[in-house]
Amino acid sequence: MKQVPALMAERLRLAAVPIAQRGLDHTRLEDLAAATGVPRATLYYYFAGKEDILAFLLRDFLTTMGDAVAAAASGPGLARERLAAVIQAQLEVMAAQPDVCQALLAELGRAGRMPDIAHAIGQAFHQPVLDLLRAGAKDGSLRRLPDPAVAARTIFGAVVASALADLLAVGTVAVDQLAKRVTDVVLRGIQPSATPPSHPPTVTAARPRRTSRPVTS
Amino acid sequence: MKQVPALMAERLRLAAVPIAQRGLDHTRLEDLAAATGVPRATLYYYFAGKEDILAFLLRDFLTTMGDAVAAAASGPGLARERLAAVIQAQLEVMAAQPDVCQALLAELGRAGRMPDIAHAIGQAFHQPVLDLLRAGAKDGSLRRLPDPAVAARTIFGAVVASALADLLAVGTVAVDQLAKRVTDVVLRGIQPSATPPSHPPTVTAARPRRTSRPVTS
Amino acid sequence: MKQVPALMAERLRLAAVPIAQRGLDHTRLEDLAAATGVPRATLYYYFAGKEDILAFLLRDFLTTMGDAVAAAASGPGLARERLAAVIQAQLEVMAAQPDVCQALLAELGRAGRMPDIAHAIGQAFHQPVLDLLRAGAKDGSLRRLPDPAVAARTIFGAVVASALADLLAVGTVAVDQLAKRVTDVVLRGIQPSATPPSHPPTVTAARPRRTSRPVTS
Amino acid sequence: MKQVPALMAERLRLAAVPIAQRGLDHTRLEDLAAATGVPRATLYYYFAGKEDILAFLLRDFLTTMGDAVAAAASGPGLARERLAAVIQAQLEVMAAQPDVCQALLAELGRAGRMPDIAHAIGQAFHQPVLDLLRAGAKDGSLRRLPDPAVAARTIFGAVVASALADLLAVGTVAVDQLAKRVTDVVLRGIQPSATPPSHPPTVTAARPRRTSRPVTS
DNA sequence: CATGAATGAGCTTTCATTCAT
DNA sequence: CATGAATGAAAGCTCATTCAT
Repeated sequence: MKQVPALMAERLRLAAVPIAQRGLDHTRLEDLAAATGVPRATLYYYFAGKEDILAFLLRDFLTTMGDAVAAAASGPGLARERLAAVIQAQLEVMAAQPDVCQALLAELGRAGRMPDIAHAIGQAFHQPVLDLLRAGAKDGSLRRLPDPAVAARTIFGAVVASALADLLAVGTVAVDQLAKRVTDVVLRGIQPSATPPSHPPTVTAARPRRTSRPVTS
Repeated sequence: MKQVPALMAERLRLAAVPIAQRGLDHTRLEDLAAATGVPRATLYYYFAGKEDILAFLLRDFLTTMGDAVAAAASGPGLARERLAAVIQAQLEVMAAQPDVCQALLAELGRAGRMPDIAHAIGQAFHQPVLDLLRAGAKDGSLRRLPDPAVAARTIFGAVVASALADLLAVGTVAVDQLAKRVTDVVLRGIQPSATPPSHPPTVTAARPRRTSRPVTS
Repeated sequence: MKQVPALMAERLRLAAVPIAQRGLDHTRLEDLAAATGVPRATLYYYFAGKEDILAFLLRDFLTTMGDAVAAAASGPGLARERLAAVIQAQLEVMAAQPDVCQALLAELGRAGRMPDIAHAIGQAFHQPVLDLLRAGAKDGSLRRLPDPAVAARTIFGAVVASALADLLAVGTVAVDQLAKRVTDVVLRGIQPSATPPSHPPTVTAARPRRTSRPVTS
Repeated sequence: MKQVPALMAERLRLAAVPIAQRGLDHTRLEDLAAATGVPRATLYYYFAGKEDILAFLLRDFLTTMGDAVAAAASGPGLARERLAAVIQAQLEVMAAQPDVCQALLAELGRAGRMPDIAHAIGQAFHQPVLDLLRAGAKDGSLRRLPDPAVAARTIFGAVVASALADLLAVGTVAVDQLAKRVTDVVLRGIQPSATPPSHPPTVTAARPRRTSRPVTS
């Protein structure tokens, strides 16, 4: 891939629109040419093909994301506060580049197969959260989790699903409000923290859980 | 779409394998024919094309999922307990049909564009959780959330991301353990409880879990 | 081809409609099944395939035509009068079975490649006219032509083109009027018979004929 | 349809051969590629498909035909003479491009469904003849017909059937002789003149004919 | 450096036809 | 005798990619 001129790099971001809408496979190079205004053959001059163009977009996006997240993660404050900042940062970047963001999610499978992209996803989403979970366990601002990796993925899923739902439904992400609410759920969970349930948990423990229809005896 | 014979319906489930691996667009109908043992032309006799076959698989999967989730949601117990059961049920179905599950996630964008599938996803994932969140607010087993819809999506993302990560990494889902941990994060959040609930956090773990039909003694 | 039951033979005539409209190649056997109400597989029980069905229709049509024409040709009167009767008969049969007639013309090329059909066309259209042209030369009711075969084809073309034009434009053939006018043209030609042109033909004879671009010398 | 390069346009004429022989439907695009030496994909680069290629050929043919006929029709002389020239011109063009001509006739039904082609057929065959029939009625060189349109169609059928018969039988058209005989039948009809015209029946043969613009000396 | 023109490779889809019942 | 179910075979068309200018 040749060094992409700045002007073209700018235009290229428009390529995310058709990819986000139809998926890369249903986007012909002609569509990318039309969306960006760059002739097909010229795109080939700079890129190896469709996938290379997508990779370029994702790399750009993930770099931005990674930087923003790293800044948030390395800021001042307790791990818990920094985690909240990280979530906010993630939502901000997604809101800023909704098309590329959707393209990334639409092509998550493919992205996972591109080593550098997969690595960048880890750097932008998982690793910083995982680090903060551990830091939080240390500084006491977060509780000690049995499996922080699971929690990190959980948080990833929570943030991404929330943002994606907004993007698909409204087309934009109300960053601040969403960040507040997602963070709230992630940090506090959804059960009441102060007031214990009125009846003892052993009541429920007595009742077997069922996935299938209970048999009346 | 003609009524699909039972034997063929069974074989068809094998079609999820190549779709999960390569994505629908990189799966030729020939691949599905090879995977299922059903001749290409016969597949066309019953289905309109690749996408129709995928739709059949997803419909089947989501029906199973919807039933299991509905059973869990309408079971006895507090909303919080039923929510835990729902999450467990979701993970169980995903674990039982890992290929179709991956195919669904790989083609989530496309699935969203198929109205009946999109609706089935809502019925299997979002709606039951949303209902339980509201029920929990009523019965006091869950806290009153400012935006239950956001929380529902958050939970959806958390569950799915966790399961998917396991599927991609290990190829299987350790249902019970994962359910325990995801539920733990979802319910309690990740910050230390200022006032820990009066019953032990291991409460869900304390309750016996079953993957198979409970035996009434 | 098995002996076709009378009821089916009757229904089969409906098969001419789609063939006339779209041509045999663009008519699927399914279309013929739909048009006739006879199941696909049953058509195969009686016929070897599409082309065999067309052949059946054409044979039926040409037999009718041949009989009607033979009757007209062998009637009483001068050859000229019988020729007029033949033209009338041809137009009548075409008008009676417009769909098969159009199907025949739409598939004239193919029909020519089926020996028995080609022969039947000759028997229904060319031969009787040719015979009458000769008879007319003998009985003096028609003039002696240098090449009766050319005249016969000319008449064939004239009759068929007229009828087809009506069929395509109006959907029906106004037999009597059309017969009168076509016969009039065929018999009398289009030049005035009594009054010679006012200027001598030798005026034009002075101009050389050219097939290629004239060379200016 | 992109602008077709001259060299390719030339080669394309060879595509008429398989179409004339087997009909368009039984001609695969591969056959056209083989006949013309132009790769399949290149044909698709310039044309929308088989039918578009046929349309191109027919348009070309009918333009040539239309020009030749227009030249003959607008030449000097009486309407009758010009009509003879038109028939001669039509036969000449058919003789010059026998394959395209046969293709046109083999696909007359389809051609009728293509608006521009249908119009071009009218311009090349019907309209000029109709105009001349009317002009002849005026200048007295042709008789006043009750329905000139029928006569025009009759002449169309006569000319085309004659030419086609020759093409199918011999593969070529003996233009001059055929023109003489068809014109003879068309002008004089086939019955003996009650009052023969004052000039000899061979008048058309005696008069030189022209297909191209006469040179004024 | 940029691009219009040209093409190789392959997949989806259609349908005539067969056969067991 | 009649037919619903199943399939082999074939072909149209698209598109990523190359290259000469």
